[in-house]
Amino acid sequence: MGKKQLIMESALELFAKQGFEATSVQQITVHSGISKGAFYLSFKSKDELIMALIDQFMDQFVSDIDQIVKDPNNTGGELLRKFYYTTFHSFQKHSDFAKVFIKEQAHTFNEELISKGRHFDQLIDDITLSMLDQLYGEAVQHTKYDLIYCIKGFMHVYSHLFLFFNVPLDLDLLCRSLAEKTDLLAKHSEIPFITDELYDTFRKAGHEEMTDRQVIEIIEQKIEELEDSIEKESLILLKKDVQERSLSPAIVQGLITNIRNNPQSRWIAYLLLNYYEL
Amino acid sequence: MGKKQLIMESALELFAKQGFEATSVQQITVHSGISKGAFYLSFKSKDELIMALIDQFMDQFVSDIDQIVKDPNNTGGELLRKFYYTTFHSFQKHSDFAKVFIKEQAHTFNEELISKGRHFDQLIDDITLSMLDQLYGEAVQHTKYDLIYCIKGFMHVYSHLFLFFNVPLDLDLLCRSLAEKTDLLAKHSEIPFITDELYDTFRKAGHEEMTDRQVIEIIEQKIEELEDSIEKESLILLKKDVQERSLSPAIVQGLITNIRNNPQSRWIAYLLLNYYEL
DNA sequence: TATAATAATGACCAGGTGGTCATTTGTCAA
DNA sequence: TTGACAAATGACCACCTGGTCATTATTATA
Repeated sequence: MGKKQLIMESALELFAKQGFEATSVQQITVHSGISKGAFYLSFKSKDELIMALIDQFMDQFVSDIDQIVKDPNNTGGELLRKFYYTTFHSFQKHSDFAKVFIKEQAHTFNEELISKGRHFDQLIDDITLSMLDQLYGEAVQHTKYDLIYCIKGFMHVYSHLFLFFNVPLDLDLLCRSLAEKTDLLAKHSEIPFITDELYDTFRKAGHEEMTDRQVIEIIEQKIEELEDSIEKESLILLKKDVQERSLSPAIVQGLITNIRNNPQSRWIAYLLLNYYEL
Repeated sequence: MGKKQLIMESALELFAKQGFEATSVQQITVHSGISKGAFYLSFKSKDELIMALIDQFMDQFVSDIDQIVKDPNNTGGELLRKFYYTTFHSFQKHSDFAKVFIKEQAHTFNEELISKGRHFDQLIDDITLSMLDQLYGEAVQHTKYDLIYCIKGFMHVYSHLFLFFNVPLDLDLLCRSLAEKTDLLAKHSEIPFITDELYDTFRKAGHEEMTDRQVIEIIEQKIEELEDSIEKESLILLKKDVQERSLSPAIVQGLITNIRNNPQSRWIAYLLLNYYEL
């Protein structure tokens, strides 16, 4: 485990500096002080490495903002500010990762990576949506999707500031500023562009079907990674079901929920939900 | 000239599909139906090709929105809507290019490309600023830089929609929606984050000094490209001045202004302004 | 038609890539 | 000290890269 983490941290530095494609496995091994063979003992491929990086950090990030939104103590402007704060704080703390993620998400053509990017994007959308519901309820039903996009735009454009110029910034002020803007838009904007149908279209676009074989492979991989636990147990049962179709939908649903509880395996829960068309 | 254009169009398709780094010169030549040698007759390197692409489209784009903003017939919400419309229309029309630009701008580590990206970013900032001044004048002095960033955020996040999902969209509605949002923020947002000093810091960050030799090289290259004209004449004079320092600042300033008039050479005008620290 | 000039070719280069695997090194219990 | 097992190594592989250049084909000129 220690070695895997070492490689990940070492590689992340290089990726942030030079980009994923431009960084060779050779460079990573030299920078980590290990041999090429040792690298391939920890990761099956260079692609698997970047996937692991994205999983690790995004699971953490999603679970962080999820907590903020779910906490009933956070209300009104306070919640909005904390939401932004958590985001930017997270980006700042893991700036190497944020750089890599922003760059590679736009850039990659690896199918699985795109799918992962979309997955986390949707998780964040869901959390944002739930926040907007809490804050404004009915009042923003017709503009909520546009609000999500505006919030995403704010996050994107302001995070560039501290990711690509290293100037110390007053995060508190930034969050107050953005919370004000968000609130203004939520309360007064009247012309929606993204309707429910449009949003659905985007969500569904590009969900290629997966073969049973592919799903099983991915499950098997995850099973190996996991410690003995309810999640692992659930995965093993689901794998069996993919092969034999023996479980009732309710049981499948429940097993997937089990898996979703572990932040480390939310991604695969998402995959399975899609696979089972739930 | 025809061959150069052929290669550029052919390459653009591949870049949009696969990305710049992932597309080899080999692929480009096959796709264009020419030999490798022929490619290098038109472009000194693969890098020069992408620079040419960016120059071509961005010069066009900048000059388009510049015209909209400069046109005195466009006022109020009309101007705002046309501003957005021109942007999205341009992105839609040249979607291959837009994809490449968005991806590669974030991704590249080529010094000159970064510099170019920053240049066009600043041009667009300037135009946006001038629009905000026209529309709101004194009223937005303290929030204008934040407004620029919000506008950029809107453009970024909504352009993704039609660049990466090909769904037909109602551009008019989109522009009305964004114009409303922009207007709301301009009129009511009160908490600025980006102060003049901060904005200056960002602008100045990462302007590496250039050697005379580098400047001369770039000028010479541009001189070759240009037809006989005032701009070419001006460039030749400026090249001499970089070598001999014989002209007065006023003359230099004037010559650079001449060059700036030609959209095709705005980029080099910007370089020279930086070089002369004007 | 003969000659000069230009355009186009593609075999070739050195260098780098992700990935493999026979071999060596290190670490235990017996 | 021995032997068994796992961990780690790095030479090696086939392949691909951006870029060059002697050679050939095409065109324009006389």
